[in-house]
Amino acid sequence: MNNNTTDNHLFATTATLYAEVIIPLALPTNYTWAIPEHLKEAVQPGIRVEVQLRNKKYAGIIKTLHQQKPEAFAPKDLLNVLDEEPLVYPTQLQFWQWIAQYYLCSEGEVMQAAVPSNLKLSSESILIWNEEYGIDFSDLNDEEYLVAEALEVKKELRLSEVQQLLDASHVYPVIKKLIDKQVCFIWEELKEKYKPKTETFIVLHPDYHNEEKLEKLLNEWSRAPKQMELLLAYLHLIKTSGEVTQSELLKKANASNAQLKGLIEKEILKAEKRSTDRIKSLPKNLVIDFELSEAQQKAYDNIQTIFNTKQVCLLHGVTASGKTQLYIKLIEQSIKQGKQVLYLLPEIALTAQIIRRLQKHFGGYIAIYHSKFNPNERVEIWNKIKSGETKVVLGARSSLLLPFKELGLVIADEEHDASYKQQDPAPRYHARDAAVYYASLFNAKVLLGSATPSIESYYNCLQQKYGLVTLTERFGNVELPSIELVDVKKLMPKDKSKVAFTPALTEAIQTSLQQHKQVILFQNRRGYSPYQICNTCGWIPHCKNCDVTLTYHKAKHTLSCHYCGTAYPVINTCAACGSHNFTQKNFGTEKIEELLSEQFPEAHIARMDYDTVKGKNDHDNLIKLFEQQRIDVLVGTQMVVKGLDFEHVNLVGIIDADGILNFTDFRVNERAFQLMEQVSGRAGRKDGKGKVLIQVSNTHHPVLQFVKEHDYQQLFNYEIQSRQLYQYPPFFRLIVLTFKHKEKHIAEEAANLMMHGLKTNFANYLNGPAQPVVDRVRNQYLWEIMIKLPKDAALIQQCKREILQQTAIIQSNKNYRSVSIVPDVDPI
DNA sequence: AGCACGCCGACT
DNA sequence: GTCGGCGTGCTC
Repeated sequence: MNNNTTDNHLFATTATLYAEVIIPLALPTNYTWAIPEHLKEAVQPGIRVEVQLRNKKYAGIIKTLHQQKPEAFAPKDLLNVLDEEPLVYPTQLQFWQWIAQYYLCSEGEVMQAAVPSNLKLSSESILIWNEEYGIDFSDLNDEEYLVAEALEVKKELRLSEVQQLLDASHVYPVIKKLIDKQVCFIWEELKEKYKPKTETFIVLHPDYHNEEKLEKLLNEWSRAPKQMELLLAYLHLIKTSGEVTQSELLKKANASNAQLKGLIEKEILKAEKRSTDRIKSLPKNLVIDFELSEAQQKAYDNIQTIFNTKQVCLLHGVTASGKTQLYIKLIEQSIKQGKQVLYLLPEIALTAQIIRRLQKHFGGYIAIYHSKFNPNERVEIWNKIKSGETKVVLGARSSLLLPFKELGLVIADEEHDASYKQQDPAPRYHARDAAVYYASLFNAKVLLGSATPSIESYYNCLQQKYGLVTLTERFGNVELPSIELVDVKKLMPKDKSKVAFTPALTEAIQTSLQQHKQVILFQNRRGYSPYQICNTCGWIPHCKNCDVTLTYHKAKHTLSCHYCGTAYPVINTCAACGSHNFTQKNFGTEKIEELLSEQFPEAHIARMDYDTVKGKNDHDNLIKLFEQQRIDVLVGTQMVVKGLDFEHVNLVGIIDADGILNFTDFRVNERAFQLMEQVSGRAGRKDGKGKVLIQVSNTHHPVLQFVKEHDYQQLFNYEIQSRQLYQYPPFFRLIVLTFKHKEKHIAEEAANLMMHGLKTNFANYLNGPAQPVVDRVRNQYLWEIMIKLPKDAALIQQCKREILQQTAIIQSNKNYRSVSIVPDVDPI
């Protein structure tokens, strides 16, 4: 007997049992279905059930069971119970509810994001031939006749098949007529999409398990020499590897299917279908073959102490201080306690290095999860985590939504990274922040790690909300790189155009190359030149959609818009004055690469940006080449920053720091510091003789001083003052509401309505509407309202409630129904 | 979301 | 007169 019987006997009265079910749709609330008598025993929260909504069937998840008969509507019976065991634990359901209320979305949207699509299932309509109709097609029109005829032959048709048959998308009216005329029925079928992968294994027929008999067979072999060859190859393979799959055998023996078929028909070999894992599992090893340094050990002990009293700890360790080794020790400890660990990384595609490192230590205990996995693979990881078999998950933000059974520790590495925040479809959650809540449900600990913590996290430490552990030394007492500012203003020619390579940088590169060291050059713009300008009249080509200057890409010989991605043919004639005389202004990575190869023709140069690492493995391959020192100089955008560990880099050049210091939002200083500190951190990781050259025209920008001194503390103090002044986070939490509509005034009016609606109680917290932003790609106007959330939890609830109420009011007005109102809580 | 219903303009 | 556009309402 399973133990939910005991739970259910509470309901073992005559009253009807109801289930609140989460449907993976953006519905305003969860809906309720009645549970028919014969399914009462089989239901419990977390189980998938088949329900009908309108005329479609969905696999929803039971959130709660209760006996309150809904008054406002008559619940339908649920149709089926799809699982024997819950798909998620109550913990996940509670987490979903929290995400939905915190980030202002529906639980259905959270489910949509959490559950692999293969477990979500929605119905497919199937037409079924009505046998009683007969074959009198006289009162059918051409299209109906076509479908009826096909139905008569095949008895069943899928909607997609009807679509093909009619070569049209408007099949619904035709189908409706056919149903009316009783030619067919419609049947909604819920389909399980996940299929275990099966593989054919080749085994020896039981008759020949006897050695003597086998020998006899081989000795007396007469015909079919090819088959004998294959048999011998098989016998060899089975000895060396224990089990042999069909594809493996045919490949290794270089044999044909016919040969194998012959052996199977003679009942010498046997084919067996077995289901296997798509994810190749490694042996479950736990190999910790290193010792922590003194500083690391101290940090480790501090973390442990902090975890006794606090749930969250921030590990602020300078670049190359060996944070990963601390993580590994902590993971080991959790595994030994039988607890699961979630290791979050901002972008999984960029982390092959860490994956390799962790696999070396944890082998089969570890699984990787991110959005690039295909649906079937996701289901397998999902199940292994739910069962508790997988102990460590290395993943991007979406892995936070996996059904952990006994989570003991969450590590959020590079916690400052903005890609932890989900931007577009709802739920717009921040994985680092949500992890703190999720972990609390398990009474698990959270370790945030960064060389450049976010202002919010550091502030939480100062408020004693989080514990703080600092590693100020690089591993092995290696020195931090020395940082030099190069004033490009002095070197600017008369036309004020910038110089890509100052003599100082050229010289430094030269020196590095002579020492057989490697160089990273950072330029935050891709392409060849960010804009071109007409020499006669000053006209600059812009994107038709986005008002953004067009970047020239030399390799592709196009002008491209970096905002919407549109590519234009190269413009040689000025649209304003007809002149053919253009100047390419500024420089992107492509031009840096070109200039570099002119200056250092003998050096091996590579470029890493969005254009060069589009493919799945391009990024990893490039990193491997650089690791192996087959590349001397790597030119790149942001991408070169992400937690890469190269031993032989002793020079980092930031080509144009002005661009970094001139972002417009309130996080300028934080971002600039993070970026420069992280890029610089790539230099001199092993022997400490790292040098960083920052080319900049405003050498007096305070952030540059902080970077120069590697002084996070100063950056924090500087930043926190202005944040307090302007009442920005962390002093206030923000909600940004975006109003989108194709007509400018409609979006504006809707935004104003919201402002007025909120004014009564939250006037102090409003900021907006801002100037509209035109999204010409989607042909929409966007208006933003910024709401500063109160501190008090009850007031926050009230504010969110009012936002939702106002949203409903605005959208119930027919003028504004088509305005989409997008709430973003704690935007980054 | 997704789909039906219904009200208005362009057609055989 | 009908077909089909999309604005509006509703789903347990």
